[in-house]
Amino acid sequence: MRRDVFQAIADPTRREIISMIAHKSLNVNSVAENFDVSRTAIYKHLKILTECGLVKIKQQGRERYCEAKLEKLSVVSDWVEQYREMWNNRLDSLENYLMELQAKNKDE
Amino acid sequence: MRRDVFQAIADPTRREIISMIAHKSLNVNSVAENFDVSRTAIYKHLKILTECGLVKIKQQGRERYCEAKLEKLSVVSDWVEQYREMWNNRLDSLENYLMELQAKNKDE
DNA sequence: TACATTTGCAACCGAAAGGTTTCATAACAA
DNA sequence: TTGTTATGAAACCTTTCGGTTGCAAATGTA
Repeated sequence: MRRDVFQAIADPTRREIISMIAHKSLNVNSVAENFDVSRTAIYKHLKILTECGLVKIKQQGRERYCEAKLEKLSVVSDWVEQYREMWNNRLDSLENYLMELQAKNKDE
Repeated sequence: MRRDVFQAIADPTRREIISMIAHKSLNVNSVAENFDVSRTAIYKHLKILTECGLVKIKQQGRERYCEAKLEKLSVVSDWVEQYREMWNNRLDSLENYLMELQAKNKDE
């Protein structure tokens, strides 16, 4: 079982769950009510999110509140950002090239 | 077939392929040589990466060079960064809380 | 106590993922 | 022309994924 953050956010339903509980914790049923799949399906998604640390569950009576641990997304952020400079540089040099081309055309 | 960038980078082999060709384009066989799965398996990964735009293929004779289109990662970056403020704020308020606690202890 | 609510989890299912072997084809080299 | 190299792709297999129904257990309420 691969249970890392990259795999967890690959599923659109799980990304929606995260956005749903990002601002305000919700119990399992409340999360499930917002989708048209079964509660069990959502429960499984929550389990995957919990296993990689993106969600923490806090028991309150018979309810369990799901809280997003957004800082876990830094793993993804770090991985993507290592490439940002590269793609910016490439876009920059493309822009420069186009600017030079434009300048050249003006001279003619 | 879901073929978005999130799903594409969920697989560790595909992330490795990206890092491998980020600086320098490589042909299919050269990419495959760096892994201990079959060339066909790597070819399939490359197909998935191509289908979501993360890789562009350029034919040169009988070889096909794989080039990383890193700017496609901005979709992921945007999605993650929308939450950065939230998780920073929470860490900040935790830090403040701990600082206050420390200040209080000094007084005693 | 009796009943409703909230949840966990087992058992099952079809489709997709990730891998393999095998073969075909196109480009280059001798 | 003959052989080698680089690649695409079909056919197949096993495991994982995302979903279902059904049931048990714990908590709260009338």
